[in-house]
Amino acid sequence: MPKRPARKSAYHHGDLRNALIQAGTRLLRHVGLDDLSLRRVAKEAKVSPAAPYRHFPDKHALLAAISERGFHSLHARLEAARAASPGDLDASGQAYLAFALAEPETYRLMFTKNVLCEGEPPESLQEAGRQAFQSLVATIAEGQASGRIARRDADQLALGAWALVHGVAMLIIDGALDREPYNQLPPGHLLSACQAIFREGWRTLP
Amino acid sequence: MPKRPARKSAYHHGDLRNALIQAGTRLLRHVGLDDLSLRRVAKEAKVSPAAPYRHFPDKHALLAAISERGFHSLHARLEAARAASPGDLDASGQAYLAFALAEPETYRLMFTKNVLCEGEPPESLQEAGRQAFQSLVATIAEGQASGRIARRDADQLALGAWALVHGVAMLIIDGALDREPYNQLPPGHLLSACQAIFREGWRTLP
DNA sequence: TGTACATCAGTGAACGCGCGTTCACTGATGTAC
DNA sequence: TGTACATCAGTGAACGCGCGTTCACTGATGTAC
Repeated sequence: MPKRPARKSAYHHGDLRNALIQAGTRLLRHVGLDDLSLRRVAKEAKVSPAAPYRHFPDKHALLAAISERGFHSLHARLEAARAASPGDLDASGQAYLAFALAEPETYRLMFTKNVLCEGEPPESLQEAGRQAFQSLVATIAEGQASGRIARRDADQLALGAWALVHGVAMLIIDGALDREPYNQLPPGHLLSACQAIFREGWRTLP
Repeated sequence: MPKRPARKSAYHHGDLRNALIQAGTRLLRHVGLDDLSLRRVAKEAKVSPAAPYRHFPDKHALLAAISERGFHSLHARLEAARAASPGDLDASGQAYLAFALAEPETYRLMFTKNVLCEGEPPESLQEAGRQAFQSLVATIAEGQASGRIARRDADQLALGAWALVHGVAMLIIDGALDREPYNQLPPGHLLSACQAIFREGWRTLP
């Protein structure tokens, strides 16, 4: 009874909730977060401005749903990286960055709290975020188990790795690295350089 | 002839350009970037909605000026940290974070490109950003000169240090760390933990 | 299988709002004589 | 020192716009008989 195929009467859409999330994601790609309005998403989905209210209580809820789907994509990429290179923290970081740069405005949305909700974020969104983060944690645990990663506090390692890659991603997305000497290198190399320091440390050895 | 003292006729303000930048900074603190409009800034400065156009060609220019002042403040904090602890990269990072958390919405503005301008950012804003960044670079140079920081590529060290602290700052500002176990620690400790890894490295030693 | 009907996902017009920006104006200022 | 005047930083009303949201409605759907 649910899960109607997309092709129906054109009056009843059949899968509008999903279509709105996809339309929103597409608009993020093409017009950006600042110009994303409920009305534009409705238009992109070829539906009247009031139609989204059948599926989302308000604009925040739609944005939260788009963001949630973003976290699922991110999670999928991290899991793929983990499957390909278990315990390889640098590979996970590169996969993370690849997502952020493939969908920069979705990524920005995912980390812009006030736009996603007023007050507490919906539980399902929080859960999606936790899931993606857990993938990072799992990589670290694997790395520690195999002896490649030192047995430091895993929460701290996860935070550090996350902050580093998030920082690089945001700096690139916001254009802060569009200048000498950083604009001479592809993003993956910029991250690699940061990862090398994070792996080796910057202190002088005795 | 320029630099009129603030108290004049109340019709001619005397120093409106500055007053607008301050009013904007105050509003960022109290209502946030999303609700910052030219009209609100004018109102906060007790001036008509058209008055700002005597000093800024458009809204972007006012925001860029606010942002520029933000970079000057950040630069001042970094220089103070450097004077107090030359060559201490961790101290610089803490000073950086302190600024970001003291003025979170100004900080967010400073790194939100599309809001600051369309197309190229104004030269003076870019220069202010470079200046702040150079303070970090100088700290690294000092640290290398005194032998505390390894003689790696300084550009890479600067990028890594910047990305790490920017990442931590953004994650905190956007509420991504408002959950277990990270919400149990003050921001400075979270950063310290990340800095420890960045300093020592996470690899296992032979 | 065929028909009557309740459901509810959509429509489209309308609302009030705050926005960035413009325009003709006003009146305080500092300068020239 | 005193007055006429050009300058230009402000005013306040107005513009057109797109926004989020509401409402009474319409018509396709699936179900009960």
